[in-house]
Amino acid sequence: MAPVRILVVDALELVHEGLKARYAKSLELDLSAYAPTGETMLLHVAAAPPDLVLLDVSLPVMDGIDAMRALHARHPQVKALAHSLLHGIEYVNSMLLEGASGYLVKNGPPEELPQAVRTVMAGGRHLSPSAREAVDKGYTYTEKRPDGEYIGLTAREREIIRLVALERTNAEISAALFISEDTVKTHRRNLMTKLNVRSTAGLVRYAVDRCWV
Amino acid sequence: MAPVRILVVDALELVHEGLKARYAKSLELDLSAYAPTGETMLLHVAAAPPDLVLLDVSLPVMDGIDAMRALHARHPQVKALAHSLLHGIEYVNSMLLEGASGYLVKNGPPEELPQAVRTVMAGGRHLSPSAREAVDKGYTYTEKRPDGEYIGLTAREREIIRLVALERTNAEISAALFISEDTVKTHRRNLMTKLNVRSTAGLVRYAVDRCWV
DNA sequence: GCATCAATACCCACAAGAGGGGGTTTTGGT
DNA sequence: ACCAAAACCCCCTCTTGTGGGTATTGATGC
Repeated sequence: MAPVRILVVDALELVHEGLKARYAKSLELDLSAYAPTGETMLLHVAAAPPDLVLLDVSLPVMDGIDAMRALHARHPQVKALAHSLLHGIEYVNSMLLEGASGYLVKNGPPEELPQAVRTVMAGGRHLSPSAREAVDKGYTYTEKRPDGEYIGLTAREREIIRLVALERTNAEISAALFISEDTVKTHRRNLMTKLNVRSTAGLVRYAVDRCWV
Repeated sequence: MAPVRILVVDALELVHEGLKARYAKSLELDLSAYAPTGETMLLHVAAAPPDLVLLDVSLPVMDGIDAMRALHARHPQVKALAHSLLHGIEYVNSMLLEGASGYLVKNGPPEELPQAVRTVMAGGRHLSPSAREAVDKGYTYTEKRPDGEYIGLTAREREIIRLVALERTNAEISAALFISEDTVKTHRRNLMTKLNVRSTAGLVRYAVDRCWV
């Protein structure tokens, strides 16, 4: 068997170097490829498609979820495995719905990556224990979206949530974006419903986790 | 010259492995020691004091700022270098005031670590460019604490800010902690003043960044 | 070419929550 | 004895959250 060619996507190059060092002696994993952002990942895949993309969820600018969507849309044959320290259900669900074949939580035992890669390359799905637990537990506040369905945010909504996380009030946001305060409130309302959160705090956490601030 | 014995403290073991691999050929850095948390770092330092501790700011349970304070209190002779992807002024100032000899932003050029270590071991202070920039720019909202002085949070305040970041309302927090809603509001007020933020959003970001949620 | 839909933007009104001003009392530790 | 932390209180304003709605645009489908 030829080794599985894996493209590591992570904001920290140290993580890539750590993975290379850790699996240097492995005959089944080829971890030589690296991209620091979603954009460079897409360029890399277009130029030299790997067998599998190991994709961090928290990436600057274009985050892991966006990157996953773009990857799946343009290169559906390339497998992808989400890789993150976060194991909140929003992220696990989002990545799986965008086409990831699994969700590997960082800091698991070293044997987990090769196992997960084998499972995924064989057409299966791998979920780390804590990711599976999050999915099983479901959403915390289920009044609004008990289905837990994932809905992508629009560009405008992302602008809004970013400014909310930057401590701006509705009045300031409306001034900054040249829209009325009522419109800002509508966007916040839609965001809270989509993300299944109760308050500003939930919006801020989402934005911070997705590296939008 | 004997190599500088460095204890790497980072939630991700991959970062340690990456550093080891990156500087494997260096004769001046000995990166063999590792601790995943602040507590284990303190045990490690007590048992076998290194020359320098490379301390991440975002650590679970006891975060980097707490760990820095404890390290400096118990082992003032051990140098410490903060190491983080974050370069917000609150973190840079806090780490320096707790006794760090510098602030190294992750993902800088590979030459930066050896340089910083040399500077620090010679008694100097090293700040990565973006950390220096943050300090120079000062706080965003300076009305409240223009001095930018760092004030530690009390245990109770941390409980409060954690619950705020978990989307709890004042009423829910008061019920959870068996205190009155007015007390919760007082704590929030004190927190906002101490952390120099304007709203819940700022509190949530602080709590998320410090891994308190 | 027209229907349809999602995204964006806007509006009113009311309730709930958070923010800011001023305080006081109790408790535990040095 | 002192001090800081923690807890409590009132009052008032501002911001947010929630309940309803409507209008405009631009892209997609048929």
